[in-house]
Amino acid sequence: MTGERRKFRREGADTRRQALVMATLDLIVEQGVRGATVRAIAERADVTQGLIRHYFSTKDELVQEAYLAHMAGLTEQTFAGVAERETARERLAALVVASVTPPVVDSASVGLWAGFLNHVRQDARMRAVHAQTYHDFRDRLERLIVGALEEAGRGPDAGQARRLAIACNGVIDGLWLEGGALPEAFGPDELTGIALAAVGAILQLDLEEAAKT
Amino acid sequence: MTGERRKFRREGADTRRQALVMATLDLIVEQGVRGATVRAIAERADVTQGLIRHYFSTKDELVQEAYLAHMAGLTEQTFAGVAERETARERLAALVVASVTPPVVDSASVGLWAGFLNHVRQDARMRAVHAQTYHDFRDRLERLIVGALEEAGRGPDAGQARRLAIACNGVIDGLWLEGGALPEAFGPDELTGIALAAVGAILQLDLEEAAKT
DNA sequence: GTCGTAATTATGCAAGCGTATAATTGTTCG
DNA sequence: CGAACAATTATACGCTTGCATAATTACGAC
Repeated sequence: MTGERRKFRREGADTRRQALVMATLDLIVEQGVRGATVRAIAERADVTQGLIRHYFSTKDELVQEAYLAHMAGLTEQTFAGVAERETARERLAALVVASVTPPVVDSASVGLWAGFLNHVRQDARMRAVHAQTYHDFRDRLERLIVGALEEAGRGPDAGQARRLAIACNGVIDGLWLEGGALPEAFGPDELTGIALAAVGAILQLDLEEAAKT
Repeated sequence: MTGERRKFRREGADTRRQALVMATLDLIVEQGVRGATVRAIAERADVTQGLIRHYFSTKDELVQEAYLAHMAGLTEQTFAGVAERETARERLAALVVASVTPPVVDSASVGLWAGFLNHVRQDARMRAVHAQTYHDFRDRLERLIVGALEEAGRGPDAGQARRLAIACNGVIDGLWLEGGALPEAFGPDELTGIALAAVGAILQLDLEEAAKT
């Protein structure tokens, strides 16, 4: 008989690109950037390696798209459910809680982020994505902070608002990092309480009360 | 004539191992983990690649030692000069300032740390180093915090001390991370002021005053 | 001195990498 | 039903990688 050539189904470009991106992220999570080879990605996505070149002209392009997808997903997960809260203070508290709770706090997620950081430092386009993701998140956080402070009758000026947002963002990121990188070091819900207390102290707002809603 | 075999000098084991570790760190900084190949490391250390195998039975062993060296250096840099301060509050302020100032805050340093994180997630021994480094730093921070609070007439209980240390560590780490990963996003000394204010707010201590000493 | 030995170099290998290109095959449209 | 075309597979090339092993050489002991 003739050699059995592999059967396949044609898929739309979007479907395939997304599948390849997901396969890339999975592999980086499981085996680090090292393990995310073109061949392994193709196998995971159940296609042959040549197809990757058909959708991404280079591997770096695929990695870049994977990074974008991961960061967008992270921001989305963090802000999911925030807008539904009634008061600004409750929205802020909800954001803080979400930031230090699974699925946002997650070993794989932090590992993924760290794995990308070196690409970020070397590739200009990835650096742009990084900067935008960071500023995006911080701006949204700053708006929540300003809202909560105004609600409490004390609206900060622009400089204060910026500094408070940077500080709160620092706490959130730091705890996110530690919770993900060293999961067994903290009790369940411990980070939640600490994050609310710390951000609350910086802003002089009682967030622990607001989080109970 | 016969081929010119390379001249060399014999060095002690410690010297060579240290040189190889330094070369590894340099390369990871400059080109990411990807660029730190056995051949590149050897060239940087001005030896041939076979010598690496003579001192480290595997490349991972070298990487692990490099990680250890980097983390130890980071902690040392951060605490340098802290002990000299007079009061506990000044010591705490000095630590906070050092944590968000070069050379501790540094793009290369953060990149190095991130590059290692994936190894940490996969190698048990590196995970142990990571956990110990983290707890070591946090314990020292906690002692400074307790000292400063007692100095102010309010000694926290063990649970409070732990939570405060985690929170302050979070701010410090978060700002360290952001300062290193996105240097151009902050003005000079901006992080210093924010870090002092944030940690001060969490502990309800005036650290900005104490930092001026 | 010269001799032994550990440090160092030199060379090679098998595996894996990303990329290129040609051959096939599923799908769509008239 | 068949032709055209894009999606997909198959294969191969050149390079780099980490690791192994044998040949050399600097240096201290006696």
